[in-house]
Amino acid sequence: MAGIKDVARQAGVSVGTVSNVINRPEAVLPDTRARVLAAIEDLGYVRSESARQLRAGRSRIMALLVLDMGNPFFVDIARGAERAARDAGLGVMVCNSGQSPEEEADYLGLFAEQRVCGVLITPADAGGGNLEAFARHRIPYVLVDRVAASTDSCAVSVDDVRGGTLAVGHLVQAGHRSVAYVSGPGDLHQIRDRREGALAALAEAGLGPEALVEIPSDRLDVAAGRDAGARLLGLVPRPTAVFCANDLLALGVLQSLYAAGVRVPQDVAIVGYDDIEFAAAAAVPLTSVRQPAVVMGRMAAELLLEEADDENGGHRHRSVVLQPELVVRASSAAPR
Amino acid sequence: MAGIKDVARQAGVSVGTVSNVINRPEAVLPDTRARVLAAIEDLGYVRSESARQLRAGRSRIMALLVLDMGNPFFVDIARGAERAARDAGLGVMVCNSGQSPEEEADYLGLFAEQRVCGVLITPADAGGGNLEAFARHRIPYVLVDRVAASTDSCAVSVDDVRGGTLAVGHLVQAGHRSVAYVSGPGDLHQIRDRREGALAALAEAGLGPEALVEIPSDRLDVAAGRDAGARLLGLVPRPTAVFCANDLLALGVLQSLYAAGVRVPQDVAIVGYDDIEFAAAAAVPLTSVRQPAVVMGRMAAELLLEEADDENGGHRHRSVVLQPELVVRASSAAPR
DNA sequence: CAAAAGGATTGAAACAATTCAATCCTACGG
DNA sequence: CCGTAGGATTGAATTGTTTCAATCCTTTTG
Repeated sequence: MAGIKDVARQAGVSVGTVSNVINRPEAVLPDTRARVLAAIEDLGYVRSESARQLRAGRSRIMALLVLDMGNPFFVDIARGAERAARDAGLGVMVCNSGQSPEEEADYLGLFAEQRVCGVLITPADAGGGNLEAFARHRIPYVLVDRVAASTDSCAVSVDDVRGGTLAVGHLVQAGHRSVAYVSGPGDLHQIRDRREGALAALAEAGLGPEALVEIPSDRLDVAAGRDAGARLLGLVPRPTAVFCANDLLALGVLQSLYAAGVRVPQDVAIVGYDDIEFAAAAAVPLTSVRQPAVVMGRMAAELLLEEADDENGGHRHRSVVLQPELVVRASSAAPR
Repeated sequence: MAGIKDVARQAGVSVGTVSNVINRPEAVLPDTRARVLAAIEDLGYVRSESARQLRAGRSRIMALLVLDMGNPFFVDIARGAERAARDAGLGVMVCNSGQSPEEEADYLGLFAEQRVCGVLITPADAGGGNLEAFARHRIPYVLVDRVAASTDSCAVSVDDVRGGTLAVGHLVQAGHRSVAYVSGPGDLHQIRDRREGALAALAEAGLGPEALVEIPSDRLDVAAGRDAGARLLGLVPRPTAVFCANDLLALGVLQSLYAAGVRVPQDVAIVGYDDIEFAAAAAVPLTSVRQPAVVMGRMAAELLLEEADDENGGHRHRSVVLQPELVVRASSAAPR
């Protein structure tokens, strides 16, 4: 494969001039430039990114490590990040930890070897040990969908307490007095915050914590939702509304209620979380708490770029908290 | 950041020995090795992938360029490819062309600069010009979900004609005599093949092409499906079954039928295509033609690795055609 | 005891770019 | 006609690794 030297020889100039044609075309006389460009075209020359990287000390790629690419919520985050990176002329390497701290550690190691210019991460490791170890490499990182535990990094998150309040407040206002909460892994901040918000909304209406019936679940996918739906059907008395910790769970619940002949929203109202495309696309369109996922991905990438481009230590870490928004659709309505 | 030279100095050995400790530990005396490892740990040394790449001539990353990361079908392909790559110690860079030939060209340029070890691609460029230009770089590539147009590359695809036959054959067998076909962009092979298969199934049952009522659509997402559903409702006489070119369309159709009070499957049966997770998760679980997406991703990656690892020109391009499978669920049943 | 064998280690070349001080030209002013 | 300003061009140094022929050292063999 042709290198810059071959181009230089063919065009009858030095390698420095070829480099200038590529990186600072205006600094080269037009006819020299033309000669070099012709040689490049002729030889099918493509500059080697690894050689540039080696010299520059870091790559022009940003890494994004998410919990579950099967969840459209994370796909949206990736979309936002990719757009911001693209605007800055960078590529994004999207990886999937599948909520496994070991996979996460593997990937972080890979990123360090690649001398990635920065990492966007939704941590899978509750203890934070992986990130602590990673910080040694002095590669900037930004937490996504998580509040910063320390002041070592920027973070972009969504106010989950408020989200829980919006969801359950809406149900209470519609007249529901007993709400089921289909939760998820207890060590996730999100799950706890949403519960807290839900309880706050109940308290606001003069209802105690007993009005929130928790249906625990250890995963956050549709199958777990189906399972939770079955358990909901067995409850006596049965709550008239369900708040699900995410839309995948809500879709599962909806499916098992429908299969059992329980009407939504007449018999049971459902509110989900995330507002993924498939929530609006369900047979009974789901009311959901919309998270600005694309915006979150974009802002995280922008914060990362700011930190990465910072030469003179002027960067101050910031935590951005975005606001969720309730999107009311057919799945929620007043109880019988 | 510490380099191999710093480690060598600290451990009192040469750089070659450090390299050996990392790449061929058994070729170094245990106590030398221990000394070097201690120095590595001490300095927090991480080898530079770009320097290795520069020497090796190509990177340890494989690129995957898909049409739409919003479609879980492609997410499954990515999963399969990632697994195979991981087994071979490689990373995968997943990118999204969004069906735009320009974005595709941009990404292919990026891949060439990165000296990626190979590319898995679902082409967005019907003419094939992008790939033709890319072939110059002598980087191997494998077509995914597409039959090879020439003998220049390997390909993995699914027999779409058979898939169409399975879907419509099932409907005909259940007694349907008029089937709507919600299609997609006419320049996609998949769409045409599935139609052909559908017609074959009708012919098999002694029905002419007029038994297949086409409802065209220019996109393949849920919104387009909703739209198609509305058009279906206006047809007189209304077909008793719908075959959709993919599951996103089917979900959209299901939603608009449900909203109009048309019962599925009693009034109208629906069969989708791809068998994404959300098809099984719909309120009325969708009958669908399952594509072995994960397997396809894995096989494509394996073919690519075989070609990339081939030193002595022993590689012969192959086209693998996988078989789809009908998954019958609640959404399809006999007509009234 | 000398020579050969063979394992461990070394050190320099190569990879392909970028950068920058030095050099080369040209044109202009004195 | 000489000196110089300043833009264009050059070429060597640099980046961090891998590789491999050469060297060093120890052990075995004749």
